[in-house]
Amino acid sequence: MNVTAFKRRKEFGKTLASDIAHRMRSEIVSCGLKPGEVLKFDALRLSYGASFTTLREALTNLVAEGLVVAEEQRGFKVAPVSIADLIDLTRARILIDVDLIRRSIENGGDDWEIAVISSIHRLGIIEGRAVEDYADNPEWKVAHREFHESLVGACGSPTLLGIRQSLFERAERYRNISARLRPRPRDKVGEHRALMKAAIGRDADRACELIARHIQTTTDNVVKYASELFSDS
Amino acid sequence: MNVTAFKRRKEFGKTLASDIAHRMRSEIVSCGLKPGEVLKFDALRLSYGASFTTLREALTNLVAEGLVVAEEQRGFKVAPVSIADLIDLTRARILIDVDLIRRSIENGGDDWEIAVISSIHRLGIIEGRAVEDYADNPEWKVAHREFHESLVGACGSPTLLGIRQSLFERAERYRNISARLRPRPRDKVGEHRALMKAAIGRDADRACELIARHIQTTTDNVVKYASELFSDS
DNA sequence: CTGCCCTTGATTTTCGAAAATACTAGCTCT
DNA sequence: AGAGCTAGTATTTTCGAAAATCAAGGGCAG
Repeated sequence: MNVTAFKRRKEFGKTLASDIAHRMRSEIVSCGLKPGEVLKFDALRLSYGASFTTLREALTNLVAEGLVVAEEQRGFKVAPVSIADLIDLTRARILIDVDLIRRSIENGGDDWEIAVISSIHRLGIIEGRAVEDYADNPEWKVAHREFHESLVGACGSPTLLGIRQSLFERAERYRNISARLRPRPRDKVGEHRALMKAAIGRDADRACELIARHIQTTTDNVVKYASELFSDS
Repeated sequence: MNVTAFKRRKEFGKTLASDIAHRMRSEIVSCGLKPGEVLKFDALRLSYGASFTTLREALTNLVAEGLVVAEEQRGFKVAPVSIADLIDLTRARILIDVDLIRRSIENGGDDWEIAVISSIHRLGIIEGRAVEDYADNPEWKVAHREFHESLVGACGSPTLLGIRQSLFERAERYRNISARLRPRPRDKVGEHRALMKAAIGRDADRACELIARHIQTTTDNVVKYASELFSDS
């Protein structure tokens, strides 16, 4: 007889802790959990229905990703946002993305080209469906992330890919903050297409310049439209 | 009356978990815990005298640093070593260190110069005391780490500094592996001094070239003398 | 004899209570 | 009145047992 009838539902990952980490990550990135907010275990226990220990493990993982900060013996809080942090983050992301795209262009074979083309194609379909504010669409966010991941997918550096992913997620929170205030979304379609063309055309210098500007422009927009929300104004 | 009489001894950090993480980190880096070794909780409980939960938290932290790998539902093991990993790591370290040294040279003020000079001076004193195999000396390792940290200390990027520290630690394990096999330690005194001079003299291009070569040379030596120890030989 | 399923044992993961620590407020002494 | 101490409360951290999951060995059908 099957004993898994009462098994807890685990949507992402095999363990409850990784599932909760996933949910909290979404909440933090979408600012459902506000920057700087203190995370008390009793409250979290109610929200997520897990015990101290399990929550603690989930939080520890998020600390490693920079979405939560821990002060020993004084609990956890959602990582605050600030212009200084955004600028720091942006510079780190440009440094790493530029290097990884260059390496991908050097190493990438047929599979890589196919992945890049298919991911930008998917992005185009989603953008075509809802021309207005596609950037708020969660589906677009996934496709957007996957396009950028495909560009660096052939770099051959697991270490930097892991770091890149974590920085991308931290940046996503800033993108979400600015999306609420920005008058209308910037049109990124052209930028993405140019990036794809430079990558497939093996024009490394141009691709690097484009990705650097792409990341920097997004940050500049965030600063422009959301700076009053930040603690260091 | 003071109630701390029975307080557990915590050498590093305030919590037991961070203390244990610190001890395990040392053990892994020094290969007292061998690469690839599976870490069973029952065994760890005996070695470190802590409970499941506390050990789990310590391990989770080490996973984030890349010194331990976790397979969900299948436990933890010490991160394996391989030439591929070492090469990947080296390339990442060069990318980041080069950038951070350049920025430090741009931003660094008097305090930075003083920190660089004082840390290389301390390194020189230790090297002078035991001319032979100073690289095995734990005191030298600390001074060596602090010298390299001082070089990038004025970069102004907390994010990349944190990443840099974690990569440095991962690399230290490879340095330790090769130290046991290497006929005699390479003479790094001159390299460090040249680095210091280029940094203080604000010659960014030269400092970047020197640091890149410094890191690359160390890796080349590890590969040369220890490659047969690695799984991917 | 071979392959599949189920039981059994080992190991990890989760839980909530108990201990340790930090914070708050009220009191005393100067 | 103000500073420093003390007791009480809130919160985090740690523990070991209990539940869930995985891995291996034995029995049964084909």
